[in-house]
Amino acid sequence: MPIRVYSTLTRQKEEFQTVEPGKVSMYLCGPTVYKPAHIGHMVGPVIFDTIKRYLAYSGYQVTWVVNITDVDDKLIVKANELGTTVEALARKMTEDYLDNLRTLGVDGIDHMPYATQYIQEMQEIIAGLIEKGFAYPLDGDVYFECTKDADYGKLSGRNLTEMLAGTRAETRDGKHNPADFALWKGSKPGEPAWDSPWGPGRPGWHIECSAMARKLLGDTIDIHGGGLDLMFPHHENELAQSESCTGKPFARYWLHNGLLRKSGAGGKIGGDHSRHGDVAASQTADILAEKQAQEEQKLAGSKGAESVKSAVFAKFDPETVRFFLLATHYRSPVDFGDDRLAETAKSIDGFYRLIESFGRATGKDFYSLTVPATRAESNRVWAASASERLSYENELTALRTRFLDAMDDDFNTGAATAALFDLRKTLNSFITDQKLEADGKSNIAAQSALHRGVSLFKELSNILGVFRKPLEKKSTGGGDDEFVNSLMQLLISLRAEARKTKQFEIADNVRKGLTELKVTLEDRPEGTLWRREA
RNA sequence: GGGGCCGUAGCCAAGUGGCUAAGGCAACGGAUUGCAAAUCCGUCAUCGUGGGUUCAACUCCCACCGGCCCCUCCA
Repeated sequence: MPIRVYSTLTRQKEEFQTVEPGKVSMYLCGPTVYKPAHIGHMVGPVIFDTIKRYLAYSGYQVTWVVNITDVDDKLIVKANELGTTVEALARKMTEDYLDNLRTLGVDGIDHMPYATQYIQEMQEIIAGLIEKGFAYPLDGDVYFECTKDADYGKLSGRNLTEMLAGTRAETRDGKHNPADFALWKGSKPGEPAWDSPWGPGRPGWHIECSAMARKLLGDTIDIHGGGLDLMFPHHENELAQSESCTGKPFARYWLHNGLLRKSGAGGKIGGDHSRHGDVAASQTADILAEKQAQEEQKLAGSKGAESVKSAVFAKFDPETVRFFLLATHYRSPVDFGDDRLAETAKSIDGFYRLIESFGRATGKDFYSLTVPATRAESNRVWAASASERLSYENELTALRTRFLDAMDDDFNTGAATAALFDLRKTLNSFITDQKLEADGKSNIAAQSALHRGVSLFKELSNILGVFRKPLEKKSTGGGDDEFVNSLMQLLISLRAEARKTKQFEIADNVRKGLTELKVTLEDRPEGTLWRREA
């Protein structure tokens, strides 16, 4: 099955075909680094990281660029406010951003260009646009003239004239058209500035992406990604500039991820929605208050949401967060909140149980298993198994196909995770049926069959970038220091004796006491296991 | 006012013009257990409402109701 992707440009799924066979160029709009990253900033990176993993798994050589915008009005304002320089602020916030990416396992980014290092390239594009008549200088600024671009608005489905009719966009004196946007902004004294043919200034918001994408990936890139909120005006303008400049398609596929919403806390916003047109003057205040509330509900509001570290990672393991983000379709909006993450944490708990169980059954460490890194390699492994007629093997094969089919279909990670849950069930059943944790331990054939199945689980998990390491906040027997471990063994053996002599009250009191300390005991035929809950 | 998205069980959520509508959480029943835990099995949806197209729609079209996003800095 070929890979199919949904492109915003055509509003439908298309068969994925790259400019250059076997290679993929991918550009994701990164952050403007003027404040600490919030969880919403992580959605795109996690999703596109997963997309890159899957494309690489599928045999493509992928080059992924995420830019850092380190010059911008917001940056200037914030730096002044904090009494620091734009440069220092940008550096600090970039570190914060990178730190969060690392935590979430986003490690597939190949280039992270800084806007300020591509001023030259931006100026070349601007000069080219002026020359071709798509742009005009105006008192130290340069504007892109939207009406000169015949298909302006094609990405976001807007019609220029209708757009202008509805909006009350402020028109700067001299702009040919209210929709014209700045390619270059003349600077006031004290602001960061670069020399240019149009006077000292700084780049407009959109031009950086056009310049960096072109420089690093070429005139036509395969995948351009970003949050849905960037579709207009940012991507629309980027596209207009780039295509007007090069005369070639800017991106083959435009992928937009849905935005996060804050769930829980704020509650729902008013039930009664009056139309804006027929609001009495007295109600205006209410409307404004409601607007304000809506702003706060949005994670990206100008208020500045809590940083990821304090808001999320303090409470939840990054693996949980990543799994949560991938459990729904990347194009859907998602309610983000503690309740939801807690549910995810619970739902993936069983995977860690399985991993531990595998360790006990085979004596092998899941995290250091070597598994196929590409689909081709994996195909060879699973083609060979066709001769073995175990129903277990057939189940594995079917689940593998289900997972890969889901990913082929516009990176449907939600459906893919469902296959993972079923795979978990299959593996657990196999362990139980073959008594691999009890007297079936010596069954070498069954052990290797389990090894095979668990390897598949790891292979598929790797594609999503989950279950790459044990949960940090949990430890199972052996995970703590020697002292704790010894104490636990002592308690367990004392309790075992009580149980042997049917002194269940004592045994249960021990367990109850441990439960209060967030330690859970599992009495199994082979012995008692313990683990700490988060 | 203009552009776009969504509405699937108590909750989250995938998906399809026609076989039994994934998966997770919760709940309930069962196997297992001294009791638990873990694991497994089972139960739990006429797919917002009303029309239309079709042999056939939850899936396509229209209307309505409800929710959301963009049009202003936003991942």
